[in-house]
Amino acid sequence: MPELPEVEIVKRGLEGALLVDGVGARIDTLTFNRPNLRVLLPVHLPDALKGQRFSSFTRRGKYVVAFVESGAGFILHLGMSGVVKIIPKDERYIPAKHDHVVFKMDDGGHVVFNDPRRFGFLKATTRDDWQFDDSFRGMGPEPLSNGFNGPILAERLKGRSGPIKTALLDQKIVAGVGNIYACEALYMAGISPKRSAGSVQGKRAERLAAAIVDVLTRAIESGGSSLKDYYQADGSLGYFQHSFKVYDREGDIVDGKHPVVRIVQSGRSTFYCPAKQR
DNA sequence: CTCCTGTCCTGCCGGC
DNA sequence: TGCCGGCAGGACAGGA
Repeated sequence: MPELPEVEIVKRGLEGALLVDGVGARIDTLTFNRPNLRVLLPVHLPDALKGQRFSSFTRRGKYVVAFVESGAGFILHLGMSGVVKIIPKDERYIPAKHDHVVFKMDDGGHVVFNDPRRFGFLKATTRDDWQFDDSFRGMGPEPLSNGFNGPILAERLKGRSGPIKTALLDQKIVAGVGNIYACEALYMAGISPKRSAGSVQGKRAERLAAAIVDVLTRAIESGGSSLKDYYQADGSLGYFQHSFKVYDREGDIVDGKHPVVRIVQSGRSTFYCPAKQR
């Protein structure tokens, strides 16, 4: 379930592997092993990237954006089950099931996008145009940027009658928060997921904004204190050990005596502690 | 505009 | 043991 922290780790892992001392690794070939993921794969992209060096990587919400020297690039969303695998030049690449997108690098290394459920997608873009892509239109503030705080969050929540949990999943409110960190942040802030979004104002909004920042920051930190920690044994990036307070802990006792409860909101599981969240 | 529901997809897990 | 139903979830479309 890649949310902002996992995607940030993927982006950092790609930087570490493909931008060594500021020099980008060169792409030999890009291969699509099927015509589509969630949307059609961009047929012209392999030609546009062939022979190019990677020049930079960035992240916006749950998206990774990559560019090569010519200015061509792509937007990648990991969907629900997407994984980026880095296979170093001295290791043999053994194709695996669901390896849909494969970069063969000039030095013999490989970068692979593997996504069993194919909820992810990859779109072509350019350095000049990427910010105007439909995927980013209306997207809310980056929670880990300086501009994010309680008043900004409160302003975005104002007038919304639906539950705060559902609002947090809306990328127009704040970018990069998904089901797990929405539950965790609400627990940390002591706010019930059922509370109407519009009623999260003032001090509550301050607490929630701070909790979002805290939960996301700590998740990124737990993703790896050094670059090698970013990788799983198979070279995959972005999934690491988490310890959640409430997510997927139905029935567990928190704070010595209060159980975690699971409810469904907008078709999604919500985990929270009614005794601690109002 | 907001809100709500259904859709996409595969792997996994519980029940019988 | 094996099969089947349900669930997981991010984004988006479409209807109220």
